[in-house]
Amino acid sequence: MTRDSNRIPSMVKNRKLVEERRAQIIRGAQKLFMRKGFHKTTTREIARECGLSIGTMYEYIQSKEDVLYLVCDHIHSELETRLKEALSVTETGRESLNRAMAQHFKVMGELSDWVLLIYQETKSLPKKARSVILQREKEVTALFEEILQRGIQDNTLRLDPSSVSLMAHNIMVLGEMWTFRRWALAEHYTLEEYTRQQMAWLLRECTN
Amino acid sequence: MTRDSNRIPSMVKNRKLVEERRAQIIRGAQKLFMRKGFHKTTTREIARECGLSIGTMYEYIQSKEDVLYLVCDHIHSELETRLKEALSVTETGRESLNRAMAQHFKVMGELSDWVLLIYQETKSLPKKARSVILQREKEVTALFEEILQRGIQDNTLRLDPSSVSLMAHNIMVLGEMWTFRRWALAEHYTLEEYTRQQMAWLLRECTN
Amino acid sequence: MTRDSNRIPSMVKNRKLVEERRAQIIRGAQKLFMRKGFHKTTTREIARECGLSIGTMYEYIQSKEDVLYLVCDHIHSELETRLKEALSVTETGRESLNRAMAQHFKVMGELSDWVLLIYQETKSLPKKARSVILQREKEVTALFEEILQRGIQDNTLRLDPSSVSLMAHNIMVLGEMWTFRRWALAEHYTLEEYTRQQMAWLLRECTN
Amino acid sequence: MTRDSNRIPSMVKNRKLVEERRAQIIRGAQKLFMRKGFHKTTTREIARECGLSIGTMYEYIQSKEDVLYLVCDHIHSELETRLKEALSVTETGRESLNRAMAQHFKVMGELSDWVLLIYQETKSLPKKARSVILQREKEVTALFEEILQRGIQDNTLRLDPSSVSLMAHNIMVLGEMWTFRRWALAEHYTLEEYTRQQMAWLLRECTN
DNA sequence: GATGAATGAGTATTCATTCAT
DNA sequence: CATGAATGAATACTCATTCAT
Repeated sequence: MTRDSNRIPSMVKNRKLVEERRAQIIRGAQKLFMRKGFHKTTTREIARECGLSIGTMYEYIQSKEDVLYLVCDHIHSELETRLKEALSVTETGRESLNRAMAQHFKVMGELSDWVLLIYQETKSLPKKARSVILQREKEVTALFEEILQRGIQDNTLRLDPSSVSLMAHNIMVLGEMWTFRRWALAEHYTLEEYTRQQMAWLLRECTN
Repeated sequence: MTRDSNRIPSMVKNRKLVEERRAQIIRGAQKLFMRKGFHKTTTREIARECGLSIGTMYEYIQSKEDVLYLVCDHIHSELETRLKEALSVTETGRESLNRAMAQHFKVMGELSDWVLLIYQETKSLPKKARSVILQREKEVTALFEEILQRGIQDNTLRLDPSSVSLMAHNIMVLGEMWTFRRWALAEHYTLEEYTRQQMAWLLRECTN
Repeated sequence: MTRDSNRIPSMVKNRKLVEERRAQIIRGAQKLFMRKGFHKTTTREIARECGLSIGTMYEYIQSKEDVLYLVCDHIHSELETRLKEALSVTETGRESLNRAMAQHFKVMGELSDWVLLIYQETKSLPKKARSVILQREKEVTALFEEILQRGIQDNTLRLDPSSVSLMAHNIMVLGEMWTFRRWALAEHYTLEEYTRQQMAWLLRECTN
Repeated sequence: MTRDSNRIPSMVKNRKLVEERRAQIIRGAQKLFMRKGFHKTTTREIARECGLSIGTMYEYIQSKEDVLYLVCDHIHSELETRLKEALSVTETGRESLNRAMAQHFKVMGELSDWVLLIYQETKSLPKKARSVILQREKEVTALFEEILQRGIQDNTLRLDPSSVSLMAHNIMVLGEMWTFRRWALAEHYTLEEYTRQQMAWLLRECTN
């Protein structure tokens, strides 16, 4: 599941075990990173939280930053999985867009702390790992680009081709925005009301 | 200038000196935080960069987090100042909105690294300080809310009152987005093209 | 061969197997110790190098220091074997000395890295093991003492009896010296030139 | 005194203080290295032994290996100083050699543990530092070369020019040998007896 | 006999902060 | 007011050894 899990070397050979233990590590670390942030979480805390000894944990990772990478990768996998659940090629572009956006906003509501973690800690990743994570964000954005293209093709959406990429980014950001502006938005809007208005706006623009 | 500078106690009594030294500290720290991030910058480095001894620096702050607060506060002051330069009550709401948005996008382009810093390090502030910084973000957002209200009143903008706050947030975020998505956006758009499209879209929505 | 191999307990009973596996361990460890030194070599590396699992390796030793002991012991065995090859009781003392010294210098040239290892790592052995290794050094030295004695008896060498032990040590050290001073000696002398001069000197002294 | 002390950067600016504290560090570390060896001595032990907090100690060094370098450098300085005390250009080469050798053997007796430390731990130094230390050994050896040359010139010593360097090394090693073979030599000889015999031998060789 | 996952005490090093001068 | 030496708790990571399978 965690797609790039295998990019990180492990001392332990047994693939199954590695998968399993890393899932433990991700679960524990994610919890702590969300509560205290990456830098204020110690490796020992992570080990304790996921029920491994510090030595055992290090059999499955090479550095603390690996843990952050695993967590970020896992979150992106989760986001991608959830979004893809709502995708279907049998629909019109417009219908697809509607469903995908709805799902995107729903997921942002449900996993808002996870997404916030991505926003706040991606910069703590080493260069290489960071660009992998950013690449994944691009891929998700590309899902919306494809939908928009399809809508243009099947004439259910009207949008200047030069705006396709931008609009895809806008959809992503206006969804993610709930995660990092909830502290202000929630004063005026529920997630549902927020979703309704933003989707209406986005859809209107894509209709013209 | 740094509005809340006086919230932070200093050992030194001479107000003028405090102001001056803190300006030094902010300048040096901001540079380093932008380059290496808050956690990877040491107090010694900050002191060296701003030409003070470590002991002297601590005469003007109480903790490393104070420095982060000063920097964030200063950035917000700068942003606010720049935005307010473009405001004038003699115009129509629509004209104001146009000018304010243009300025906002322009500033986001110019100070994108500063804004990125805010996005990435605000979470490292102690609770109290963070809420002060978030409050400032709210105040800037409120500037757009006021403009939108004025436009509704003078009939140059058409917008459902329940959407005013949301639209103000959208304006803010679509501007700031350039700072944290530049790595992807810049592949397709220049800042000018980006600004043109986003402003057109936002304006269209506020017109109906 | 490794004379004291049996001083070190093994979990495995099969003597043949123990002998065989320990030879593997010695070969791998010696290589690594020479390259990186005892302390910077890990047990895992040793196991990998000699093609055993870490668990299996520990069936044949009790501690990392045991490995060092085995290696040192093996080196001494090798040195002793080589030196004894050149000994023969049918010769005069003088002839024996000549041949033994020549062989000693030759071996020091060939196994200089081995001898250097002894010089550098003996001190890392536990007390007990160290004294065993030092004892072996004494025994080799004693070989030269015997030769010198024989030469005195058969009148082919002239040397004050009180100097016999010292001269034996001198022979040993002037040979080994090539291993730990090669970095300086090799600038001026080849091993052959070095051997020629040192042997000539030693022999002259033992003649009168 | 410790000639290359200034090759190692210190956080502390005050040269006097650096000199003083490093002397403390050297004293404490030397004691521990002699007793337990470099690898088995911890930085905390060194700090405790020399009466500094671990943090303070690290203000004066950059790494544990720096401490080893300081110690080795200091020992060599001491050896050089002592040896030079016995040198005088007003004497004949032969007289000089006599006095220098006597002093060398005397110092080897007095500082045998120090020299042993050099023999055993030099290899633990980082490449760069090691070659500096070896260079110092060369320089001391060169002192004997000069004396031998002088003796040849003033006709008080007879020695083939091609043997000068080798004989200098021999003098060095036959002195140092006491430090790493005392465990065997002391069974038969006192330092005085040892010195007498070795010097006699060396001198004889340099006479014809 | 063979394996390799698990363990956790142990290690070098850093760095925010203080305080005597 | 300025300085910078002193502090030591805190931290990421290692590695010899064990033991259940």
